[in-house]
Amino acid sequence: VARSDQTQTAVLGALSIRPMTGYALREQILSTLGHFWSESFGQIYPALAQLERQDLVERKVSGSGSSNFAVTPAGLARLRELLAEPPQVAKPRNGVLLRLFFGRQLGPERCRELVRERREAAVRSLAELGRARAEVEADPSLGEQADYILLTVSAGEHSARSAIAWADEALATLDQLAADHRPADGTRGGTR
Amino acid sequence: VARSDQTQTAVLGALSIRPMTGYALREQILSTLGHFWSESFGQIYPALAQLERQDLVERKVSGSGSSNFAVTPAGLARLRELLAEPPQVAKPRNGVLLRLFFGRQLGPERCRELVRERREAAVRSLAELGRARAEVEADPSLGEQADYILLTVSAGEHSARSAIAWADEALATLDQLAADHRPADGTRGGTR
DNA sequence: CACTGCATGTAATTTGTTACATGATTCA
DNA sequence: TGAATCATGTAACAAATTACATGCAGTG
Repeated sequence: VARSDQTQTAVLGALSIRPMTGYALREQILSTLGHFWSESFGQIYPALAQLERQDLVERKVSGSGSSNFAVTPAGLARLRELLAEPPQVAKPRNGVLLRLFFGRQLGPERCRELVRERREAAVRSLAELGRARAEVEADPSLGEQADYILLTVSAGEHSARSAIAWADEALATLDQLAADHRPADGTRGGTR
Repeated sequence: VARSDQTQTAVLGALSIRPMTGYALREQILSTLGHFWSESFGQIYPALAQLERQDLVERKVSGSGSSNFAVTPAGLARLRELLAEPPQVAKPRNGVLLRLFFGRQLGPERCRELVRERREAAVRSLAELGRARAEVEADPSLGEQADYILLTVSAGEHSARSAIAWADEALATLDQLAADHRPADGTRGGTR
């Protein structure tokens, strides 16, 4: 039964916090979980259908078309089982670092752009995380769960801050490299 | 021609640093590039074959079976083209944070384990990066490329250090949560 | 001569993404 | 009534992993 365990975990987990529609599930995964997890649209409904067949989630059709999905007791047990399994590490694929690694072929200016963009992304991410933190802290319905969620928010914040610090360092290094590359660029030397 | 651009980039890039066999390429990607990039074994040879058909790499068969792959001038041009394309961001999939997010279902003790393992992984990673840094700094054949490679090493170091800092913080929080969870665990209170 | 490591490849399967198709509800 | 958003799903395609199959070279 080791098929799409990871997707099942995410879906069951999200529904364990509160029942919702598949659409809301997707929004949730895009916003809150999105900082460290992603599911593509085309996976959520098949996963829900599969979970329903296994009686791990229940669907309550409300009025027209739309349905509300909730975890069953068996689903909760399954979730605990899945969470207890060792997390399989995602193979890293960092396009920015790949490009920087071969930066000599790309030139210092382009590299600076990449790093600057990375920095801006981290700043945006930090702002989003701040908003997420505030939301979680303000939601009394989460109860004890809030502490755990804030742990993951904090992980994102640490990571974003470290990305910013690295970017600043890298930009300084790249400035140096660019300067070495064209030592006689202006009419005069000096720092101005 | 937007097929497996990413893999092509990694393969061409690695070969641009120095020509090598497919096997060595794999080792390279596992060790040096491995900190932020991964290619599965089954992708490298097909990618090489494809690149050869496009005259982007050249194969020099040496003695028995094994061949040495080198980038052609056209390949170098292609590499520059690929590097100039905007990096496509990898969808994040952090199994540890996913589990922590639903930590209430898992319990504080299990969460502590996860975080401790994460911390240890980061410590190991930091050590590996230190070794990689020393290797790069000691290799005079890399020339200007070394500066760019060190930039990526530095990114890894920043990220590992931030992971350690986060883990320490998280462990403290989890201790607190565990204590709250069973307020009357021993025969007496106090810190022992 | 058996074992380990180097080396090259293929096939089957699983996963994941993207685009498409459809329809209800809400609001201007 | 038209547009935007909510909502559910499918099919085709692209990518990635894994396991398998093969053989040479050096070494104890």
